[in-house]
Amino acid sequence: MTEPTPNPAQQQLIENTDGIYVVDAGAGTGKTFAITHRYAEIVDQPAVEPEDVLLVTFTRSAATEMKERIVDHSTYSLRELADGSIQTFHSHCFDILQEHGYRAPTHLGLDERITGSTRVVEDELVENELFREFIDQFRDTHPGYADVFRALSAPLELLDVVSELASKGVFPTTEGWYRDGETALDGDFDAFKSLFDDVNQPRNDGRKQSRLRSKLNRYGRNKTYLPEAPAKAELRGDGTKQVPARVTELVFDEDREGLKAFIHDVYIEYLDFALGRNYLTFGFLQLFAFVLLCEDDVLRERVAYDYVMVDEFQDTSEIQFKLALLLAGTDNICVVGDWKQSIYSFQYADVDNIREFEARLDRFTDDLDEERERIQFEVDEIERIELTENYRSTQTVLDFSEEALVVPATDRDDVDDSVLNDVVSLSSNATFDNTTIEGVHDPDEHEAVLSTIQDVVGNEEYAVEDEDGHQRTPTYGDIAILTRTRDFGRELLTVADEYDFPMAYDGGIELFRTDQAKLLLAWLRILEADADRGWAVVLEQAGYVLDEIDHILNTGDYPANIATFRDELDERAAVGAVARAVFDRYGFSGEYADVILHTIQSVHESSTLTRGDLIRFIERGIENGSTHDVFTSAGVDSVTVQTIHSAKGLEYPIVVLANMNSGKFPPNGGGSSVIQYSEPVGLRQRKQYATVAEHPHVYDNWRHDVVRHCLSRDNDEERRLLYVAITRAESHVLFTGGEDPNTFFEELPCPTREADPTVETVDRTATAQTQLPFSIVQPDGPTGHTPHTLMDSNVFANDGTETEAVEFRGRDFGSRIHDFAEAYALGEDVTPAIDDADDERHVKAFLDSLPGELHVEERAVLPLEVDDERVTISGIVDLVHETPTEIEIIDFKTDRTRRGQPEYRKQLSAYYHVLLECFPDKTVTTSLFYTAEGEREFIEPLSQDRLRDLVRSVSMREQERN
DNA sequence: TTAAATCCCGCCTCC
DNA sequence: CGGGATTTAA
Repeated sequence: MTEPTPNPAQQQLIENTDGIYVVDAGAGTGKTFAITHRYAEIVDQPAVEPEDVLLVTFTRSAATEMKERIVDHSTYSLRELADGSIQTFHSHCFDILQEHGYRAPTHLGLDERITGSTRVVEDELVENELFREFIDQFRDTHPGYADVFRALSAPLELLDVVSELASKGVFPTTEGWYRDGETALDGDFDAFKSLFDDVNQPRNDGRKQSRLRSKLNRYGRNKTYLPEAPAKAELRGDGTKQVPARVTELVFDEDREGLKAFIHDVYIEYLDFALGRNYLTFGFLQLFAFVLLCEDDVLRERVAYDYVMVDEFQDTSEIQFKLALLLAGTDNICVVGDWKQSIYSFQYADVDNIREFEARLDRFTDDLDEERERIQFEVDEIERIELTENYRSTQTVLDFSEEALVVPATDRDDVDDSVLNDVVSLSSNATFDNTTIEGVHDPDEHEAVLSTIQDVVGNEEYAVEDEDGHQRTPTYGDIAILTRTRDFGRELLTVADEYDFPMAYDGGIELFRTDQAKLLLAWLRILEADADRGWAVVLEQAGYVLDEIDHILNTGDYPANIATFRDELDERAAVGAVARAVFDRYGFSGEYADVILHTIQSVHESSTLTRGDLIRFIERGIENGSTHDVFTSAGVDSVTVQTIHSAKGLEYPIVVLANMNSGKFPPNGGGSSVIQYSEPVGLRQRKQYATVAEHPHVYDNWRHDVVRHCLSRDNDEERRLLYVAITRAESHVLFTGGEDPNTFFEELPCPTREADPTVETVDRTATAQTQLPFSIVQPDGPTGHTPHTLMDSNVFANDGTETEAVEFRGRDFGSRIHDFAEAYALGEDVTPAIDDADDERHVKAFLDSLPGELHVEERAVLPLEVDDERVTISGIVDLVHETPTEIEIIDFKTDRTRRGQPEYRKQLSAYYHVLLECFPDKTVTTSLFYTAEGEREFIEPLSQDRLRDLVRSVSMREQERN
């Protein structure tokens, strides 16, 4: 986006820095732009420094982006902001605890301390593992709770309860509950009654029974209650269309002391366990920071900020709202968000934080001021600002997105149209509006998606606008496929592979179901128990056929080289070292292996992990299909596949919303915690047995079987999800539906059509050179480049003036700093204003320090012979620096915190070998230059053999997919 | 014809 | 475990 001047609404937000503001910033309204300018405006006041201003973002990457953008607008440099307070709630809490948290646990009566070595467990799998360990030990040391445990089918769900309570600000102390925590657990009868009455209204003018009564038809099905439980007939009443009113009290009044005591003990002892093990979870970071700020008035006043801004406020939880208040030293509070994009309730986000901001602010302030005044300012004057000008989408897309908020999710869904009253309509500033919105269906939805894309790419009817405002036909890179589930995305990727479609998946993979993990598991089993099923996998991998494997297993006569490797492994004590050795042997060095190693390493650090533990850990990982984030790159011009959740905040010219299928969007039900906490009702216990007939346990919580029908969730969040997906689109929105498209697909007010049934394989040889940063392209492709032909075609001597070099840049590739470096290296005029920014200064100083010639934005293709097959690795680097004796490959990165070092290394290595061949008389080196730090890091290139291994492991992955 | 009961099917999103 | 489809009851 070019940097425009703020529009009036943005200007209002930027200029009004004092007082309480709630900003309704709809999708694409230049929210980041406005916030960063506002931040700059605040810190550019003489009396204000960055450390006086707290800017909370929701993700780390958002924080990084904010910082980068702020540098553009203010006199501060990235380094000066680095210590400032632009970060997530979690990292901010972490910082507070690091500095002042030593005694924080004592406020809950705990003796443990938070120290500089206390770690944060981020990996969910690791956290689960630790909790499991805790709960096993808890069970042993509390025989009194044996009955409760007997009824708990999945103890891990206790962790959910603890996390949810922590997110709502309900904490235990060694003596009882922190502050008024117990009130929340007991619930609010009046609130419950109103929910109960709502679902208990007779329908059709009294001719039809209430929803609740209807639901209770299932009461007791496949269950056996304790004798004192009421009979079904008693609950449902007779001769009336309603459940009798007295049932309200009947179900609410329950002696929950035992259950509360149980949860309390689990909760407080888990806190103690975590501290004892020297770790904190995300939730506990906030818990202890909150307690600390609540208890220590002097500290609170010291760490409080003059200005507080919270971005993505619709994603905040109750405790985060309160933390923001505690961290505000004045009433200069600004929250920015869009309730229509609140889709993280499963992460305890509470949409009412923004929708009912005023009421909640009052309530939370009163709450925090209960014992003594903690919030030292008035909260009665609240200003609302609405950003209504949209810089992303066409008006047609914007109008359509509102429809999503009221579209029925099921046939009988009675949608509350009144939400539209709360929608601040947006107006587009797009010059063109040739928007197409349509549904495409085909029995095979994967193919429907591919054929739709095929239809769109290069098609004038789906023209998109380029940066200069010109219309052009779309390319693959313009398209994002947004899905609700990761599974669908990965299935799609497999099908795309068959047609050689350029498609990149961005999200989680089932890490432990990969070949890498399976082989590691096999070796661990061999080491641990000489297990046949371990050997079978290893032997099969080594190329032995079934008969041979049988024979070897029977005789125990293992091939010498494998047996030797076994002995070598056996000598390694640490499981991490075993894993590394296994991956080295098989040449597994890709993203998957890296992430596996990293995960193992983090479990290892957090507990004393034996081989047996690791085996069980991987087995559980395989069972649960637990996922870890990876990014599979497929070149610059490729379609992106993402879940809607992960696409939030992004934008694409064309959005294909897939998998609106089988009548199941949304899917059924909500979570099914064994023990459920909910605001008005309090803590409830549910114990369920799938097959009571086989296991004649007694199900004693009949109350919950009534109550849960009063807590049914509506489909609003599903509609908001749809809204988020649509508003990602700049120009066109397409829906695909499979065999049995759901209600959303059918009810959305747009035309639908049949998909073109033929999908053609894509010829990607034409784009082979645009692979980034590392991948396999057509073997022996027609490009036929050798390093020498590249030399001949003058690629290395490219002075950057050829248009080819410029048009090659992808949408996100040319960041400010690259542009700067390029312009400077080419001796162009560089505007003086930019001299103030650290990054530019660093780059400039660096470039000045280099003697010899600079070549900007180079690319190369390295052909490799791998197993008699010729493959090509291609890479692009930002800069090549050449002197008579040396040639250096340099790539710019902003800082070291970014992920992807292994990828950079591959990319640089591919290039390294090309140059090595081209310039036999020169020394070739590879380095990364961190612009924010002004430092150059030399990178050891991978050997050609290592690259070959990489190619092999990637080929294996490809085969695995097919 | 309408309401109530029962049968049938598939099970997410992630800091 | 809920929603839609189907069957049964009135």
